[in-house]
Amino acid sequence: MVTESPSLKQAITPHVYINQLSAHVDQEVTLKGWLYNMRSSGKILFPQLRDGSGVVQCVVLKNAVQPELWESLKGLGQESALIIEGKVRADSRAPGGYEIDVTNAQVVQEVHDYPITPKEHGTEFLLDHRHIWLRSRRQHAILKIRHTVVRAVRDFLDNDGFTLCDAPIFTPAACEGTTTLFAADYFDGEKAYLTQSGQLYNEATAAAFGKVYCFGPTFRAEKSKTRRHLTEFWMVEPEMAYATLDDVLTLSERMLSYIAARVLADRAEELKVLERDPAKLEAIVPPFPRLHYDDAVKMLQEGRAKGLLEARFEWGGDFGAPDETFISGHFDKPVMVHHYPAEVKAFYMARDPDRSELALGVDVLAPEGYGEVIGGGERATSLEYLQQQIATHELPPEAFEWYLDLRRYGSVPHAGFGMGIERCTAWMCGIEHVREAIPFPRMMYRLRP
RNA sequence: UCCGCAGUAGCUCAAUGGUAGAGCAUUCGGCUGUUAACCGAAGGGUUGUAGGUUCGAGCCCUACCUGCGGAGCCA
Repeated sequence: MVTESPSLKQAITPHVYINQLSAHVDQEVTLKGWLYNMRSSGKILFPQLRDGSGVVQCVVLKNAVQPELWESLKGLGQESALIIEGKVRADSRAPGGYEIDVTNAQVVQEVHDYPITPKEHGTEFLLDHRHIWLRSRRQHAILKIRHTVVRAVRDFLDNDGFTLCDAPIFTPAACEGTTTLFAADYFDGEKAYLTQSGQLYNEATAAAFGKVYCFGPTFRAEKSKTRRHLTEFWMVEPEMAYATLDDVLTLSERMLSYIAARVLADRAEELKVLERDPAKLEAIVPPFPRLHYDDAVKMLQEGRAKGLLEARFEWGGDFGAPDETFISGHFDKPVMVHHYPAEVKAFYMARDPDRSELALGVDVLAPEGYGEVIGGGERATSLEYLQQQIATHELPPEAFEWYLDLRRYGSVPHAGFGMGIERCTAWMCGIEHVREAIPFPRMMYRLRP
């Protein structure tokens, strides 16, 4: 026999969400939320209520309510928990277009010392208070856009015939190198590593399902302290059997365009809060410029000759952040740089049959200095070549035996890419740093909260 | 790991080597349309830590700690 608790009863009392107010004009409603801010003017109070779906200004007139109600609301601090009853009224003076004329209210919890004020704060303070910083309007807008980016990715791939087939988080060995892996103690003295890519597993599932993707957290123990880096980030990785580099270019272009269109359509309010120029997102439509590595190098060398770049760039190297920014600065939409030197790319990349020093890989560089949002390409199909690559890169061969089976049993051309969700979200939002594009960022010097 | 910058009230920041300051937040008071409201008052400090120079250090010097920005590496 289950006894119904008072708190459960309270939780199921019907109430209206602030983003639904337009459907309740001139009706009495109950709102449940938290005090976002309060202004007052003698015998009139303007509490702003926040409920997760939006913020609405309420109006309390001293002469129109019970004296006890006036007293209970008068001195409330930011983030006091509140249930408010009142009538919805359209009013052009109100920030959201609607106001609530309060008739009754219940103070669920009174708060007086909320640390985050409406004034400015520093990065360290805000990150230390990330658990409550999430409530502020700007952070709320960013994470709503992240949600839309994730949904757009899933909808796009699902509607395109891809099957979600997630890769493991614990892995026995590196897929691209060992220096950037977080190690954990597994059983019986064995080491497990946190995944840095689902890539190799995707190749297995692609051979089983044709078109697949994995979508989950990824870990890199890189000692990077820049606005583009997290130690834990989310990555979506599609992989297609019987596909080539060209298919990857087309898929990248279609997916990024779809994401931008969805953000524009579904998150107009949030973009406004962030003061993000919609024109930047409207520009993200196919076709994206395609740039051969050779031509990118020429571009960098010309830039250096004109004094626009400090460092000299030699053919054969990988681009640094200033190089990427310089290249992407020539375009108002993402640029796809392809055919990198095989030397600087992962061991499993296929090589260009006409120029074996080149890999059939692509980096998609976002405009405005957001850097590489997508990296991918065509995978090598030859068993002998991969065995040789594993030896050259001094990788433990026993850890890759299962992977080599994929080249023994029905090896076909296949290709795919990985996209970083936080970089993509930060780009859509036009924000400075990827740390705001994930609820609880993990960085080199930040593990808390 | 390397290079650069910073650390003063709960927060954001001031303070020529010479008495530790303001705004916001908090508490109290005022105001019937406020838009990060406004006006008045009060409380609030081991100037990151340890040493050194000096008659005197928030300020100068050394080391360390913490954070920020960047490089390399990467999505």
